[in-house]
Amino acid sequence: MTTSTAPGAPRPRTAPRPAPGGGLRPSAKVLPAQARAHNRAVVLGVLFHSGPLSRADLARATGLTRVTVSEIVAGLVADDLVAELQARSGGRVGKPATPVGLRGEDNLVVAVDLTRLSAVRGAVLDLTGRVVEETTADLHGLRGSAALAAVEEFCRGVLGSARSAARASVLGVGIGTPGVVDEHGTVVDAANLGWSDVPLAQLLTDALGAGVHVVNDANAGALAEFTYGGSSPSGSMTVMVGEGLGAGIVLDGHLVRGGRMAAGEIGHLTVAPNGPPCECGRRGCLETYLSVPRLTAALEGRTPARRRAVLTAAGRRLGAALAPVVAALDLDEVLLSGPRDLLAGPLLDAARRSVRDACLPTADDVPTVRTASLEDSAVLRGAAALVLSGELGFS
Amino acid sequence: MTTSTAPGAPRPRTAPRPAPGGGLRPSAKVLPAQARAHNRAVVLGVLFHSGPLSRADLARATGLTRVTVSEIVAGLVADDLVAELQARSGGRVGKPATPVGLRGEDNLVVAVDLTRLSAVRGAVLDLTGRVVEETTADLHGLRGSAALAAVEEFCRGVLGSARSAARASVLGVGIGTPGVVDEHGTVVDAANLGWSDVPLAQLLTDALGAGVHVVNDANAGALAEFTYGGSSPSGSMTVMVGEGLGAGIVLDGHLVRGGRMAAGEIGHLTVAPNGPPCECGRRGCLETYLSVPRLTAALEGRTPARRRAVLTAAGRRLGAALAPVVAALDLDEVLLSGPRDLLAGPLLDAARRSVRDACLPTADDVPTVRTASLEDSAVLRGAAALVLSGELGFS
DNA sequence: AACGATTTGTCAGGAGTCGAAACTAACCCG
DNA sequence: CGGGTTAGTTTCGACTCCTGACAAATCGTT
Repeated sequence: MTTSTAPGAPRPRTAPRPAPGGGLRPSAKVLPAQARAHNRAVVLGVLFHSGPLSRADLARATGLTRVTVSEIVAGLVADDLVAELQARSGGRVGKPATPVGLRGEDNLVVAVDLTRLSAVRGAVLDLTGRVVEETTADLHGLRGSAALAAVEEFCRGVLGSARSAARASVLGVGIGTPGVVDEHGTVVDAANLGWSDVPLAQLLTDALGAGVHVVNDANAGALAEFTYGGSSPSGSMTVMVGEGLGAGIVLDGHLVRGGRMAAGEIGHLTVAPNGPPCECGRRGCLETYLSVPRLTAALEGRTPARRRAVLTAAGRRLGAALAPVVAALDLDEVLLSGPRDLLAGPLLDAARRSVRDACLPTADDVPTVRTASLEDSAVLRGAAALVLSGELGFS
Repeated sequence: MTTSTAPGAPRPRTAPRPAPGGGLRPSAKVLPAQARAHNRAVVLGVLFHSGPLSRADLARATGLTRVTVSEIVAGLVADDLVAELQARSGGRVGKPATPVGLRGEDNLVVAVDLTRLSAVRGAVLDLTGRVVEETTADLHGLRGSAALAAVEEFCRGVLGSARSAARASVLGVGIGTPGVVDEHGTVVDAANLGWSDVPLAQLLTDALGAGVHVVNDANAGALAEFTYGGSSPSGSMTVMVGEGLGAGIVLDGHLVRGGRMAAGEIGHLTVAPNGPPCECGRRGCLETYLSVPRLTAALEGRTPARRRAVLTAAGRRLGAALAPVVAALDLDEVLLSGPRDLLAGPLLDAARRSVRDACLPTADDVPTVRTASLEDSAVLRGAAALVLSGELGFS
């Protein structure tokens, strides 16, 4: 293929794209074309995780033959996703390999973070997770269809900016939103946005002409820590402390969704029957001890010793709630994401101690309880990671 | 194919068998032959769950064409797994359909339950989960390689009996054992058997000439409740109260294994820092409140009111430990498996109340907390279900 | 009784996908 | 300079699935 294309312009792809939603469902037929798409995704995943490799290396890594890998790579090159790099004469015998690499900086992704309506964040990221450009908008007070229209308009703007910046193409749009979101990107319920059963991904995909993928914000954080933060693929839980408290769980590289799509919703778990009243109308929810507003209020004007006691108590509450989950799922890691000045000190220490004390001791120092690697861009980068898995099929 | 074969004799299969371990790994290549095996498993799964169907019905259910389904069915008939049934003239227009059905009673599976060494149970089951024959053995006191040899000999006996009883063939052997077992059937650690890193499945597969699959006993129970007991496919946890306390978690139809293959090991979760001492050397493990020996001892000679109080307290402990797991995973169901006289009354009620009180209330009465459907054959039937998923690829 | 409509199951042909074997290209080493 | 080695491509064959067409069997209508 020698046709040239305007940068960022959408055009038909040569190779089949994976079905939206990612991997193969166990109880669904597999057609040859889907097998091809899967192998294509495997190749992309290896290139994503292990950097530039020659076709022969890819064949060894994937188990496919060099012939098949060459075909797949040709398709990826035609799609502007992959490019041949300069052959390095690597002191070995034989014909020097031609490394091919993901065009990680030429392909862009749009990510939107709806966590706080008063400061909705939109960003353009490249495939390495780097934020190329970022904007914010104030959607404070908008609800229902007005909020929907505003989100659409905001996405349209960021998407346009991404398209003009992309040297290759824009893969899609990822949105992290509070509320309950199902695997098709339908917002089942989002109180602050006034949405209920809004097929957000479908609506915006039609409106924007780009693949839109939606996920709960805490789940996005967990996905980001897994894809870009190096959290354990076999099992990790990311607890996000913000206005409220949420979490996301990744098992075997896949997000846990739950029967009602509400996995990770531990904010309103009751941890003290007669604890402080919560917005939800009940008492002693974990969120009443662990949210930025509650914590800052509890620390307001206290002595250092008192502050430490408050943080330690909150960490203990968290650890007590996490321990059964860690034990039941045999998690490798628990990550705390949020303001470091609140989380990184006594709170983390207390949570770690509570979890370790409650679980059977193991040889290694697992489970690891640590602060998250990603700063406040976790949701954005998680939404971007969702686009990668949705549009390219790897994670 | 018109060759006839002695019943139960192992012979090469016409169609590719799924790789041991079941479903497709996300980050592995897919060959055409594997796609075929997958579609074959899908057809088998539909026949298993939805009873006899015509080829045309199978095509509609799976999304494959009638042509492809016919080919797959022909292979399954050649493998004695499926048979054509009598055509029922079903009052509809068109050529009457020929229903084909799983030969569920002609194909057998061997299952072994190593939970209690003093009463090792072996059984022959058909594919519907019915126990055709059962034997026990006393392997009390055997450890290490002696235990291994004894288990092999016991399996050999049951397998021989199954082979002579099978009208079609014996699919394989499933073993449920205490201890930590990885997904390849290697027993990483089993204290009472003195095993550590014993590749039990591999060793017995070679020794017996039949596919052997091994799983932790509590996980087998969870698998049985899912496959034969009708527990929710989207997310359920089965807690098994026996000599100790264990659990298994099924999410999206798949067993959760965990980073160190120890998922479900909640027996030694500390629920009371200064609780009663446990065999593990620590104090206040959940198992010290919830195991058959501890419970019976605590109930010994008590008044009915006192008994109820003990059971309620144990249920509360359990509920408090389960609630975070239920919330974090958004589980649909929690099942309690074990002696009904201990579990079914105040203990279950208290556990249910604790879980419901601690979790955000939902419209439906989820999560369901109930006793398990299967009686003491849960481990055996779970081991059998493991053989189904391992040898036939569906679950 | 005959005919069309409908449904089932199969046959024939074609498009995809992957692997094995052979080949060319390019490099190192002796 | 030639042999050995590695990378990438070409060719061919096997396998899987689908589309379109067909025969078989039944119901309903004429």
